[in-house]
Amino acid sequence: MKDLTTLFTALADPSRLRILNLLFAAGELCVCDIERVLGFTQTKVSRHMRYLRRTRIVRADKRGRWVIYSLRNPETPERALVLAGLRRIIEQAAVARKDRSALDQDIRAGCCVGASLCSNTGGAKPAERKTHRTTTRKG
Amino acid sequence: MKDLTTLFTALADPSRLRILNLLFAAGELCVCDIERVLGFTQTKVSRHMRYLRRTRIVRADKRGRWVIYSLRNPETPERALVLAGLRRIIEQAAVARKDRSALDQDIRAGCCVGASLCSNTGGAKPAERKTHRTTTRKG
DNA sequence: TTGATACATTCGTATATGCGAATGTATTTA
DNA sequence: TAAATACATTCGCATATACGAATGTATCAA
Repeated sequence: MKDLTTLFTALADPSRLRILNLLFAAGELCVCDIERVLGFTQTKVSRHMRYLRRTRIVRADKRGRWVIYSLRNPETPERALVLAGLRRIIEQAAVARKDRSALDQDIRAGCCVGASLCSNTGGAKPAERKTHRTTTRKG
Repeated sequence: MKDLTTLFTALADPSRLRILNLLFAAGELCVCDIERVLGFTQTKVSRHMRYLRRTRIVRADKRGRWVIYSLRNPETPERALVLAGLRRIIEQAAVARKDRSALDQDIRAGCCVGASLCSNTGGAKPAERKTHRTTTRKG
């Protein structure tokens, strides 16, 4: 029961839903990718990722100086049902559509993690991520 | 998006989940049924029912001096997925099991709405609901 | 018409949650 | 070693939410 309310609390925030939308689309992303695409501060992204991690919706993998977040497989078929429904609902939301095209442009411009997912570019490959473009922080 | 966070906020509270669990089991219940079975105050039940009504998860029908709450059909297949997942998860929770047996006992004892659902009794029928046993209020 | 019942709403308060600002930690580059 | 980068955490504040107590509004019985 506690586990269930924790899950729904995690899904009851627009910022976290927008982050999940990006992860549904890209599979995996680092914090600074999410910062740029959504225009969030680093603190804000980090806090929400901790929440999603705690709920075991996402996994965090440290690679060098980046932390790559990706979706975890749902632990039960029931949770899979809920997340599948969520995914289909969120795909239709206007903000979510906009965020996905922003993500697409960011990937083509050569972002951190998304770059490896971008098909039509001869640009940055994973190995070259060390020459990483500067993020535009707010604070 | 706003609609989605409203839905998940509605599901992110243990009291509302326990109420939904009863409605999954009984189909329809009045406020005082829920009060008795869960040991909630009338104010608490009423407030949570408003939330669930606002989210269009439940419907309220006024019958005489009772208000009968029942589950609505989900508006979209996507929402149906989410609620189906929720239902299966909550069915497994320990508290939810206990609440359902308490509901069962209450139905056999002749509660308001549940009485009409109780098969093994010659007791109160819907038409006789006016002779309604006193609720044990807290306040 | 008076009182009881069933439910809704308002009010003040306690707690939870989200936020930016500031700071801390690990990693990489120069 | 010093500076920069990527991310996490802490802190104080603003807002949201849940709660009981009190009150309001129908409905029905006597």
